[in-house]
Amino acid sequence: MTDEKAGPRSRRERPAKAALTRSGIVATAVELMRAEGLARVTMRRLAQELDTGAASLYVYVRNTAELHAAVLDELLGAVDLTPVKETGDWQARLTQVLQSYTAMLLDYPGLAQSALLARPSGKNYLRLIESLLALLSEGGVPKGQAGWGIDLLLQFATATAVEHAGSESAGEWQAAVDAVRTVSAETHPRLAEQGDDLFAGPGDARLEWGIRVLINGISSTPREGTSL
Amino acid sequence: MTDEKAGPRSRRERPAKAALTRSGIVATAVELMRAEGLARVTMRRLAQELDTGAASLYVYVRNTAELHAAVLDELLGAVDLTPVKETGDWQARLTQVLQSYTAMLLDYPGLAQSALLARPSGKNYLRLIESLLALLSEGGVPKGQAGWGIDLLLQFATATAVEHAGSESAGEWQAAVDAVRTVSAETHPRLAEQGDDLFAGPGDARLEWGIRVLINGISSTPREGTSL
DNA sequence: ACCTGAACACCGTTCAAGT
DNA sequence: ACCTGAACACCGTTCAAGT
Repeated sequence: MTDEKAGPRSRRERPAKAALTRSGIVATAVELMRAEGLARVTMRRLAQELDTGAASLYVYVRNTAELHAAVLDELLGAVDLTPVKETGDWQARLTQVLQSYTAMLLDYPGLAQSALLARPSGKNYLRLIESLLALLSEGGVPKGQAGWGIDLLLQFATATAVEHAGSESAGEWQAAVDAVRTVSAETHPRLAEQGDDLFAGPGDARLEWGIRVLINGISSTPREGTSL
Repeated sequence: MTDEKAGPRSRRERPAKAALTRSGIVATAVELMRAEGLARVTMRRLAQELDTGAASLYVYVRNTAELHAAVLDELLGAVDLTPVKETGDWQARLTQVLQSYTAMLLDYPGLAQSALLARPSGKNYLRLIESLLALLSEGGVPKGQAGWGIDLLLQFATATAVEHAGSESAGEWQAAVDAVRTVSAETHPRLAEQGDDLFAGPGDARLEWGIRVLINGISSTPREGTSL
């Protein structure tokens, strides 16, 4: 585009085939995921996008799992942390951050799975952890409980996204509902009684209730006396 | 082996190649998983074990996901539900059941992933749900909270197993620990302060604390007023 | 109805060889 | 040092054809 000043002889228009770099690879992977979903972000497909062979990527990325982890951290940059610096009920602000985190994962089915497997350690992940710790600290939650508690909160949000992601499940979900509905009141009295309510409710109400359950539990459950 | 009485002409010794049935397929899949791990339970590998072609399996099983779900329900039969009928602290008994569930999943890395995706609906899954509902009911937990609560409890146990399963992570986990340890106290004061404790503690102490957090939260968090 | 071979459209990862 | 083609060892799923 800025070609006029380019210099003598103009060096070959083409796709330019920018030199490979780790960050270039990751950026292309993010693009590809936005366009076609994480399932398509394979070493081979990505290499094709970068106009090279799959083998070349292994210079910059250990394997597919590491690639997906890098993509995840990139996306984590989009989580809205502004509630952290605001004033007002800390529980409500914590809930907002977690909802933003969950919404991001729900936009990219499949990525949530990586998040559960990956023990991420990128810079955006660290920012998120720091923010959650700050909020729990503001709420007066003892440090030990806060430290283990953020793991619970993130795990819950992530697992919720994984479940929804797996939902090509119009069918599979119906099967589960039907199975519960068909159950005999003799053998499964409580299941028969509660039935539908087990699955009822919009996802966001369940997410919000779950977050409240965790905040309450984390705040009120000491870590000592861990021996049942 | 009981060949003497077998009948006239003895019908071809060989592997016998028992006719395909859904339950035979699932049983073989379970065997194969125990021997080689879930990753090896593929349509092609399983077909090979059954001395047929992969295409033949599609008469009995919709796809790989359904196959894995069937294997999961089979394994769910091994969860120890005896604490349900005993007497004594309901919370302790609930914890025992969940620990048994988690231990089973930890034995078979990869299966936990299916559990999170699968919305299972097999008979052993229904028994488990019924048992958990019974215990929460015994504890006087309101029905609405109990119904949504079991989802939280199972999701937590399952997600914990998924995380540990992903742990070929001697390396990946170290990377995460190091990342937190290297963090600047300027930009991430709480992370720098808490540091190691985030990752500390044996898995079972964390599991047990998590279960307690959830039980406490579920018991004390009403479902109405779900609007933050 | 059930079973099959063959095909289609893919994978991750390694490695010897080149530049 | 970086990059590549080719190879190895696999996948899930469909479908026409057979029994």
